[in-house]
Amino acid sequence: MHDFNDRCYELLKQIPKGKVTTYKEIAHALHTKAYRAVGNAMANNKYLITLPCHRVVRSDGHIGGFAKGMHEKKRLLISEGIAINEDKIVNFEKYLYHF
DNA sequence: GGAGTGACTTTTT
DNA sequence: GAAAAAGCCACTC
Repeated sequence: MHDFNDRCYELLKQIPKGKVTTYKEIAHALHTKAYRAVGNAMANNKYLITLPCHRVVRSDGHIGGFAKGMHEKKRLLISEGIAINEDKIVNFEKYLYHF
């Protein structure tokens, strides 16, 4: 099916390792303002490994949420070379990936 | 078809 | 600068 969620996933797969994007960016790339819906898509996503949903963060550089808990998400991001201070990404705009 | 929900964003206290 | 409120969109019941 080609519903909203799949579009999010398509974009998600485009994000290179070591980069991140925001819910807002994804929504914008889909020509919509469904920031919330994007979040729902991630929450529903069950291909936690296949889809790098951990590379999606909030627009202010905060980690956001994660199915397995934000600590896990934080750990994954760090393992990809992204610096994080507590729950905030360091040099956020530098890691940000633009579609 | 309408109310409830959430891994959000922005503005205002 | 942190916390609360309001606004918004797709999905489910």
